[in-house]
Amino acid sequence: MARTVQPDMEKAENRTSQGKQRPTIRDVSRLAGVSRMTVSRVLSDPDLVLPATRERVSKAIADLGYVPDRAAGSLASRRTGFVALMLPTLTNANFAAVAHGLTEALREDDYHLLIAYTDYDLVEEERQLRNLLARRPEAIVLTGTIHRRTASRMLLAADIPIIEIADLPSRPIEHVVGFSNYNVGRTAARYLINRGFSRIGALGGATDGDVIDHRGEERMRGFEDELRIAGLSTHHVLRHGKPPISYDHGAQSLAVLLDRDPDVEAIFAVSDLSAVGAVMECQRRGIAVPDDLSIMGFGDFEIGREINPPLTSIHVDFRALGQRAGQAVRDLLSGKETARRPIAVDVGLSVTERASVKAAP
Amino acid sequence: MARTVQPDMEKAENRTSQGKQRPTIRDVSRLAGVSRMTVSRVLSDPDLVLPATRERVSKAIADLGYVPDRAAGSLASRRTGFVALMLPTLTNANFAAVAHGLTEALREDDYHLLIAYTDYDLVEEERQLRNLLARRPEAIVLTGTIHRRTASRMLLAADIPIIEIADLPSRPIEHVVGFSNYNVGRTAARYLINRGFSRIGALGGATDGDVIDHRGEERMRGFEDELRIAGLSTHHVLRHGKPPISYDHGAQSLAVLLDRDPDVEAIFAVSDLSAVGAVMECQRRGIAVPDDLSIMGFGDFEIGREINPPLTSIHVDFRALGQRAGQAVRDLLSGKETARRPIAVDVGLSVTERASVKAAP
DNA sequence: TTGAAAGCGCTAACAT
DNA sequence: ATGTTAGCGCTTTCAA
Repeated sequence: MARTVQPDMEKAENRTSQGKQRPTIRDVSRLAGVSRMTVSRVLSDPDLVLPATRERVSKAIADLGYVPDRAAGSLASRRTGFVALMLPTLTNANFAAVAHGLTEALREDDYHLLIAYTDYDLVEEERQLRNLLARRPEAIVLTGTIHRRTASRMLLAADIPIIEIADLPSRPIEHVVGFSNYNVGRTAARYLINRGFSRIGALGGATDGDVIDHRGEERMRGFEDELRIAGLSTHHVLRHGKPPISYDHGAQSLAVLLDRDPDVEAIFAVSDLSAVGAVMECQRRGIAVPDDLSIMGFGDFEIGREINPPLTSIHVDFRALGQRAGQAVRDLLSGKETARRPIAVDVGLSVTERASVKAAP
Repeated sequence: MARTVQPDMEKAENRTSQGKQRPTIRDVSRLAGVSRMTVSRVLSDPDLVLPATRERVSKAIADLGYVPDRAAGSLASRRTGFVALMLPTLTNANFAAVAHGLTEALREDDYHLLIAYTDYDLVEEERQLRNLLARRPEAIVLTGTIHRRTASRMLLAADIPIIEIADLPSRPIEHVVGFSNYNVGRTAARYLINRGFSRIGALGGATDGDVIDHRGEERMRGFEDELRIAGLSTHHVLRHGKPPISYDHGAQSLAVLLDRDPDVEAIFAVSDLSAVGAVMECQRRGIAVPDDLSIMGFGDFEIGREINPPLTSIHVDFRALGQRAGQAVRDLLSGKETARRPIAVDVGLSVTERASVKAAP
């Protein structure tokens, strides 16, 4: 009788996983007395397998404590289940909220978020991007503009959906879910102008070499433009300290501004953190907010609601933004996106009026 | 002449990557006129390759915009370069700081952090863990205790270094880098007792089904124990609201506590966020801090330094904690850890005295 | 210093 | 409903 080829339906005498090695699909198939494909099906599409067989396989999986190796699966299926997310920092409640929302939206489809953050550093951004792409994400979500030419090229070459968030660039790379930081600035300026102020200032960050807060700068630009349009001086607009902007930025830059222009009536800070810091500094200096000085911020951070007086702020729902972005990713990857054209979602923004700004006397 | 087997040194007539497909190592090897192995070496250990060859290969890589596929590499080398991190939430500055520190420490060795968060949910924790393990991380870093039996078994079966952080359990699974939440509670209580208070309260979270803040509860336990040891009543210790604990927790639970026990003199909140919320609530109610009520927190969050009065808090350096954990991971994975015994690092804690607590009258 | 063979653990595509 | 074949894109190991 002719020697038959060893069939794929695993026989016990085949090389057995021994010792501490983690069980493979092969071990499971052997124990259950089926082929590897059947095991694979039980895992990915159980309905394709007869209940009885399914049971046996499931038992084998449980008994062995088998956990599939996604790296191998990715290689074979050409689907990694990764979605990449690039942020300037995670140490910012709003970016963390974006990550949170994204994760929630992606959980159901078993996508895994690969998070990278650049600390606002352009060189780091490029390094991170390369690392990310080596993991073959199926889509990439990123904040605002990619700055370096090489980074842009790498992104495009990856040939996966690119979703920009937390900014609405004039010339998006592809898909966008976000809001216009430029309009944030203009809206803030308009709001203060409408309250009757004329000596209006702003607190923003300065650029320091490769460290740059692009979105914050957009807000500053919008703010200045709106002042100019209204025929007001941009003299009280201050760029001070390097990103990331936090509480002490507000305290310190307010000090600088007051030193320079004690007559300023109202201030917009590029971030609520900075605005809160400014309010606290006012408390210390005996400057009444809003009676002596009106202050508003951006981001509508939780802390802004808690301080006294509560902070007027430009509100953007970042968690929702993350979820919308996640939805976009899912649509794109499932092919549900009927139209082939780019997604563009503006989640908008609104002024949340609280007590830190009043009308000019 | 006998037909020779097609050599591995890629010939042009071999199946060519066409169209939009991403270039593989094969394309690079072909363009550079070397074997795939040589390309691989240029990438992983350039010194093994002759400078001239190296140049040619590098040029080919650049020209094609080749980015290696780590999934394939992982499969072959059995090293994924992933380190898993499990957190309750990312929307907490201290956990974000841990992630930040870890990333920094791991960057140099090109490890990639796989972050998962459970939202304090035990069922989600298990799901997340399974997902994580399918990516074959080389080590796993997690906060505090794993609660479900299945989760524990999965972890152990993974047979990779396990580093617990942000708590020092009495019976660690393996390695620990952290501090004792129980001691945080005891230290806080002792601090207030030493200031001469006797009607001492605490603000913590309640457990709600599968949603539990284990570490916070440890702090509460320590706090109560220390009160008891001092012969004081634990009557003012309040568990209220479910995790995650934030600002409004402090405002609300303070209201509840004051309603119940208006005579409370000093309060410890399980989190600075809660403590800050409580201070703000006091401002609103016209309760002077610390003259009418002393308040201290835990975590030494940035915001605590900014409010008026600045918040006394138990300080733990979470970013450093993350970095130490990262260092531990690197040592473990590089085999640099000479001893085979578990790593146990206590990063300690300290009371940061500011103005929100005074001595009892 | 470089190359060839073998295979990592899975799944797509095609049988049966 | 289940099995077989043939890789996915790399690296390990050994040979030259």
